[in-house]
Amino acid sequence: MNEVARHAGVSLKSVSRVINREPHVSDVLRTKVEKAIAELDYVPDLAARSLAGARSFIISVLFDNPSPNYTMKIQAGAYQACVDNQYHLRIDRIDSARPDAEIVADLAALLRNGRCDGFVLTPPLADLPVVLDFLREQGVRHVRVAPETPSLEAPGIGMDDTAAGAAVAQLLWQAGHRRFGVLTGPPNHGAAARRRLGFLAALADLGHTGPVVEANGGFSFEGGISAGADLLAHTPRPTAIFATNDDSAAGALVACSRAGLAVPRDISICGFDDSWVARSVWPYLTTVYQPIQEMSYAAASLLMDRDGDAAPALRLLPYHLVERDSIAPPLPEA
Amino acid sequence: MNEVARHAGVSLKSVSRVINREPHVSDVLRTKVEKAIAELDYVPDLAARSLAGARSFIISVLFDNPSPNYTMKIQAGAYQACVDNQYHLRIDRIDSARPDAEIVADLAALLRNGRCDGFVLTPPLADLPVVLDFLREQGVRHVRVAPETPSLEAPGIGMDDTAAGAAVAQLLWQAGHRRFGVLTGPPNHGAAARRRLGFLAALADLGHTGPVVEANGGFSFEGGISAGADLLAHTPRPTAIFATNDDSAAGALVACSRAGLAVPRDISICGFDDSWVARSVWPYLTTVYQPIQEMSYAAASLLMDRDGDAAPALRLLPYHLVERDSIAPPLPEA
DNA sequence: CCCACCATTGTCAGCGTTGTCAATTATCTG
DNA sequence: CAGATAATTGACAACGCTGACAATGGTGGG
Repeated sequence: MNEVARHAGVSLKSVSRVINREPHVSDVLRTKVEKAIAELDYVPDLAARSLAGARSFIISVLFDNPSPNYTMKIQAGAYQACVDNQYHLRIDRIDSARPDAEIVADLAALLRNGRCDGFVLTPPLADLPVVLDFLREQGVRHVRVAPETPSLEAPGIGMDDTAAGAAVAQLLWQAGHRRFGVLTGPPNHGAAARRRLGFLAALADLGHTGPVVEANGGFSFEGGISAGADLLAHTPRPTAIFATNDDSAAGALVACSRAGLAVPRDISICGFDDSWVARSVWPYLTTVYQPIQEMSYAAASLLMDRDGDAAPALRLLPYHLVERDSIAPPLPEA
Repeated sequence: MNEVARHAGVSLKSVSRVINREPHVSDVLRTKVEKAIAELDYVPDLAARSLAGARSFIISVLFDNPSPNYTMKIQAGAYQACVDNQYHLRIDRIDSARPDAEIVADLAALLRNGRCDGFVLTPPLADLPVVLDFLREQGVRHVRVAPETPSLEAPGIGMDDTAAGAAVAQLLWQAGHRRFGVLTGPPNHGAAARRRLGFLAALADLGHTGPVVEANGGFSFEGGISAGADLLAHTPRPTAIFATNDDSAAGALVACSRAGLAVPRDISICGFDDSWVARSVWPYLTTVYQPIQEMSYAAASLLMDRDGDAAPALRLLPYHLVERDSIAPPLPEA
């Protein structure tokens, strides 16, 4: 930086101002400095910046998600945001299943151990009161990804699960289906509940009056197998099943295959997530694309936005249907 | 640190010495300082340490692996090692498919952008001469995970794919199988080749003389489906298939199901990796557990080991068979 | 008993930035 | 046009730690 200052014929502080895009810098000065920076191929030193200043240029993704796919997408999004903002990404793991006191202790350790400018909170961490309260008390910025409920404390980035559930209902309805089954998720999983509710409400709007059979697939492959079998046992059998995540949809596929039912000829299945498994099963699952990576990107960007103390709103990102091979019109009634 | 020094009645430097476990520190002094550190709950500042000293207390996992499962395991292992050593983990991505010049440019950018004490290199990055050469030139420490070939330059942590392939052969042989199929991997994937070779060699040792049919599953689900179908088309049909990774094994499962073959009754399938998909298909795949997380842990630990300039050897970690539901004795000949 | 030598501890000057505050100059206001 | 306010720039002291080197005290050989 010394060299840059000398090269440009300005003071150290001026270089610093240009680097940090501070106000009250004349265009002439900025241009001179930028030229010098470019010519000398100068890159500011992270450690020094962090030592001298208030920022650390590091943000952390705090995760505790059993699903590698989900976590990787989260990371990829946050990473891209960091690259775009000249930040660095740290990864930290907190076990959300442990007692509150331990979680707080872990969090405190993380905080002291290496400062970072903020946390991207992923589910289920994004909804743990302990975590939220602690971070707020400590004055650490944080953004919640796919939170269960909006909060007045921290901004959140999510998607409209209700509308997505409705979209699935419409897709199935338009394909001609009239008898439905739903594979629900874990009882405390808000997004799963919203997907189901949106699906059910849209069906009602569409004029559907018959019953909808439901079974708890627990968001897992095994759960999908057994709950899927339960669904198939109903008479009359549903012609379309909405699984509220891809794993349980894959399980349902197995249940169908065991029952001698061909998908999508005999029965249609729709997943949710557009995860890796959606393309690791046959037929490929029609599912809903969750903009996980985009959510994480947006969340991380919010963290790095210097004057981004906007209202802690919940921003919704667009989802879309991914139509693949697991949905077809129902067989005409025999 | 000032407070610690005052509290313990010693100099700043002495505290520093204790923290860094430098030699020439008397027990009395060490005890005093450690007591003060504990009482004051002192944690050294990362930025300052990195600014003043030569180390940054950050290591980076360099990855470019399409598989989220693999990458997550790598990260988990490296993360644990960092926690154990009071280090921090950074994640960096390099696209190995790009031209060499660009890769070097990216690497250089990473290096300048934020110093780190070393890289954990994952496949296929661990085998790219560009990467290896550049890192060596720059004098940056690095450890290779699951390298194709040992190197005299950098240490490596891997597993014995050949022996693992042989173990699969033994398992299948002992179950009574005598007609085999192999789903090979990408041509340039050394581990895939070693697994196949180990399998074939063990079969020969076991006294197997018949032909072994092979098809390239390309390590992918789709590849497994089509190559699996090729294998099934042979007469006489193999009674057991060794897929050199789980994804292609899952594909083979689909091929069998389409051919009306029940696994494991009509045909046995063995995967490799013990990845997520091994338990996202039915039946659950019998497969080989790769100690990915352990390899990554070991690699990261090597990086942080201050005086660990031991010989750049290739250390092999133990694998083991995971017997699940996709292997059974063959049907008696009709 | 003296001195070279080693183990131990301390002093001090940075490391490369940013924050604070002061100095200078341009722009307004009435 | 004077005084006031705002914009622009610079000087300099931290930030919290480690590296180089000096100082101290003890040990063993001659």
